[in-house]
Amino acid sequence: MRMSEGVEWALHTCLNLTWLPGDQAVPTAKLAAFYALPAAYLNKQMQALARAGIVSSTPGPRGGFRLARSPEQITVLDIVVAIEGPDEAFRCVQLLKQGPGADPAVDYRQACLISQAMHRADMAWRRELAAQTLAGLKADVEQQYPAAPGNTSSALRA
Amino acid sequence: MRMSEGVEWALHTCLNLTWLPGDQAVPTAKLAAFYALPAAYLNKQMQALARAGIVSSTPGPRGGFRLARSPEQITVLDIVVAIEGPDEAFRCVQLLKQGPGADPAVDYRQACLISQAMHRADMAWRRELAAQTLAGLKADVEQQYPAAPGNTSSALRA
DNA sequence: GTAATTATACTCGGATAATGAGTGTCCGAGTAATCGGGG
DNA sequence: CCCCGATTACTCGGACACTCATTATCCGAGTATAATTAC
Repeated sequence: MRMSEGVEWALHTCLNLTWLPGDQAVPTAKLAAFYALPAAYLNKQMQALARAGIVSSTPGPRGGFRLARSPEQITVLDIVVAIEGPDEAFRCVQLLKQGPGADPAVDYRQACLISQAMHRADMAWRRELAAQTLAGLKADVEQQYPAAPGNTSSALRA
Repeated sequence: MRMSEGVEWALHTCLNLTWLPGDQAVPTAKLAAFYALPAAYLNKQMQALARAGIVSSTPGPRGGFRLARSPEQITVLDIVVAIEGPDEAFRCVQLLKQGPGADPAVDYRQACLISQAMHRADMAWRRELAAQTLAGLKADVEQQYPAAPGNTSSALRA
């Protein structure tokens, strides 16, 4: 079980965008250059974020991406789901349907107690991710690394 | 991000083993037939469980697998880790090392606040899984599906 | 000088290959039960 | 009848192919800017 690397890229990139004026769009090329990432592939991730309504895209010169809503209204979970998709890590294939004494009418994704246990854990994971907003991360970084906002802002404007 | 199907197989199989006398070994062939699974591949998963010390294996006639310790001492997390490996889903590649103002001496898997957020979520997930033991699942199933233990036991003995 | 028009360069967006983990299969090493023979 | 030894059949264990999601890349559609021309 391994999470896509794109999640890390998206999280860092979105956080970087919080330090820019809201009306300024940044093209993929600059966002990628910031961490020496392959621009075309980061673009793919940004597309996913755009489809999820987390960022908005503008084509043409002076175009690029910007946050579609305020950092307070973007959770870490939002970004993870946008990249990884909405499905849980554990996908019950309903083994019990193949076992003895199975009822074909029952949806074992609901009834199976193992499924329920895995689902509970997944919910706990999501709850933790949903509790963190971009704004919260931004504030924490500003407190712990005061130089970061200035560095980021100037690098992305250049 | 998708969990290996082997986790589901391993969980169901271990749970089935709780309904057999502790001194009885069951060969992979029977464990696999119970859910119409490919025996050789289930065997691979059982090997992982054996390496993790969750089940013990016995070769030769009348051999097979049995639980290596009591169901009270086996958590769902133990089984998940045995199959999926100990690593977290989110693997920080330390993007910040490639960014401006990076300190080469810093381990950003520790320092990066995004890593920390993802790590907290992972810990919550693991905590939830560690709270469930095989004995607990066994008891819940016995209460909700009283016929299950008998069915399982007889099918695996046959 | 101003406004309309054309040309241009830059952006995203989706369609198309390459890679690696996960999936599935096979055969060999080792062991316990079984069968046969001898005491 | 009991004991010992060789045989046999059965088990796990790791080594070997295959599939598909993830990763990575490229080129085309569309747009705002900038230059050009006419008035």
